[in-house]
Amino acid sequence: MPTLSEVARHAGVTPATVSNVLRNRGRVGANTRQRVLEAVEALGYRPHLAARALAEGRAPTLALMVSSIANPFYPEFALAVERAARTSGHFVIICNTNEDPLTGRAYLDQIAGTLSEGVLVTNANLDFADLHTTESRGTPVVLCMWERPNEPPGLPCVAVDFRRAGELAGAHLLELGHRRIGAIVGSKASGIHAARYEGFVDALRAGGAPKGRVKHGADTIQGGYEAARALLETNPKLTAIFATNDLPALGAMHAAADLGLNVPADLSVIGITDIQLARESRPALTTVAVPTVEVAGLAVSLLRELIETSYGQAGRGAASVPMRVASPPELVVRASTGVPRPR
Amino acid sequence: MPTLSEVARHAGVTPATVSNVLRNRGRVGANTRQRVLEAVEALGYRPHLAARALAEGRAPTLALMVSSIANPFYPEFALAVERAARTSGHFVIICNTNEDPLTGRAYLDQIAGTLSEGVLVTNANLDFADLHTTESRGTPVVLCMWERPNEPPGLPCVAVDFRRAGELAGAHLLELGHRRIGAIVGSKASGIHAARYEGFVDALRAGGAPKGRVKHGADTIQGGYEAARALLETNPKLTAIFATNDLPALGAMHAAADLGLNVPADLSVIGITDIQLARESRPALTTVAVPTVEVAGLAVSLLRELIETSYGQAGRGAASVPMRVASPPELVVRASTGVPRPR
DNA sequence: TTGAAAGCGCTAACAC
DNA sequence: GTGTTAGCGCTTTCAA
Repeated sequence: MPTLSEVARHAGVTPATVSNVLRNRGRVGANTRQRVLEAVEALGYRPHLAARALAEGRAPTLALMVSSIANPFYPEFALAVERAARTSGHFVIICNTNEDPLTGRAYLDQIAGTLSEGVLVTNANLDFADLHTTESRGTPVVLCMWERPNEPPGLPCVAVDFRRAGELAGAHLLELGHRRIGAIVGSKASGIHAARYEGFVDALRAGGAPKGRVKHGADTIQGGYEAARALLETNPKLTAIFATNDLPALGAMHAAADLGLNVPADLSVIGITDIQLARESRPALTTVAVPTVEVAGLAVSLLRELIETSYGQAGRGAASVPMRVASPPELVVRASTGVPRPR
Repeated sequence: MPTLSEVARHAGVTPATVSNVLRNRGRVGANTRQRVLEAVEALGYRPHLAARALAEGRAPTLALMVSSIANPFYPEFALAVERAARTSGHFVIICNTNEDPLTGRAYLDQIAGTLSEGVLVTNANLDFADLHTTESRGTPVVLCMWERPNEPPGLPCVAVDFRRAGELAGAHLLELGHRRIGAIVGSKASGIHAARYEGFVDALRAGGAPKGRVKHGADTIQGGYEAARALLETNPKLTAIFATNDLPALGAMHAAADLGLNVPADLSVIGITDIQLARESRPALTTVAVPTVEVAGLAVSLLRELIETSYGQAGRGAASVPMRVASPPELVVRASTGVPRPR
């Protein structure tokens, strides 16, 4: 691969000049520029990103921490992140923590600040202390899906009002006439779906409906399947199930099918997020849509700002921790919810 | 962030020595090593990957080109690739070409050789000429899912006998007693599923069954849905549908549902690949499993070898292009196929 | 408008 | 065993 100096020699100028025309820095004569461009073309020169990174003291990539790219929400989000990142010339490195905080820390230790100049974090089950450490070492961190706009996490973030999402789901079910509603709370340990559930419970209370049964489970189709079976076997009179995420909601639909229940005639099911599969399931899943693409965009642009302002570096002191709030979630009615029919 | 020299100063040695203990190169005295390690610990030193890359003349990442990470097969594959890559200390950068060869080329131009020292290519709709170009510039390229082991692509690759996969699918349907079988060929343009279809047709011929109707479509659930509807509306007597990929097969099941057909009683459906969703659909999808994880492992290790031997660099001349063949596909019978019942 | 020179943080000969 | 010395390819003052 040809280097900058080779291009310079070829064009009869110095490396500095070539650099200048390539970055549009400094003033360069029109025909010098022309000659340089020709040399670049002739040699098929491409800048060495690692060298540039070193010289500039910055890196061309962003790290995206996810628990597992195999959870279909993340690819969708990652795609949106990548699109946004490309607009500032960043590549994105996807880091699968696999739900393991140690793996997460290992990633942070290795790439933050040396290969990536910023870190985007989804619900990757990371240790907050580790995130603060990387931040204090000068690499900005942005939390991408903070669930409580009213309770800032102490780290820059993009928040979505997930309480509201739960509320909308509950209200929708109530409005259809459901009174006996079961709930499936995904991602048990992390408590990360608590806000969604709270919103749901509030809606029920506001509607004067009984609180209903809850079952915790894994944030997967299988987890939702198991939770729903348990729920339905002990509470056969349930007419609806609310899940804190689409994946478990999809699992609940499978459970219904296996129990000979028709969705939505015998059982209504609603989720949160509106991942692509929600549209593609049979029946199509009613859900509360979260503005994924918007969140990705906000997160990337916030991160970019923090990078430009060397947030963290210059001991931010009392400066407040920035938070962006994405548009509120919206109910998307599809075919998995309907008026209850008594059983 | 502390640098190597700072660590050296702190430990009272020279940078070279620190480098030596960190890389386990050269001979270092036991207590010198000890002091260095302490200094590393005390300062929280972490090597600067970009600097190291520049000095070593190699990069710590591998690029994985995919058409779109939103197609659920790729996340699964990407995860396997990442796992394999981590064992050699590589990070992976996922490059979504979005089916656009130009985007693909832009990625290759930018990162191949400067940020990534090797490129893994799935069916990303890339221009082979571009791939050869990056190879000739010294960055090895490996095709990950070559479909015809008997017809090498002229680029290093991992091959899977997809003809065989189609054959197994066809044979399974025949064995169940189906005679009127429709076929859905995904990814129309690229012709990338041709081998699968050929195998399927061969199986039908061998079984003395009529060739059946074919419909081409997009390699998505929606594409399969549309193709299946078209197929079933014009050929209501079909008792089975073979799709060249799981996603369209899933779509075919949805079409059946919408047409009031029970799967598998009225219509059997079979796909190829065995993505996670195949296990998670209702009914669970019968499919021909491709050894995804094995392929990822083979691809990464082949790529690693090519990197070590500077394949391409040293004008390989007549040296043969390496190919690894993964284990043959295997039939996985689930609930979407059964004995036909006359309609 | 262009060139000379220093340096980003690290590695790798080679010498001591 | 450990230090010295040169770079890796690029950017960026600062002079000319």
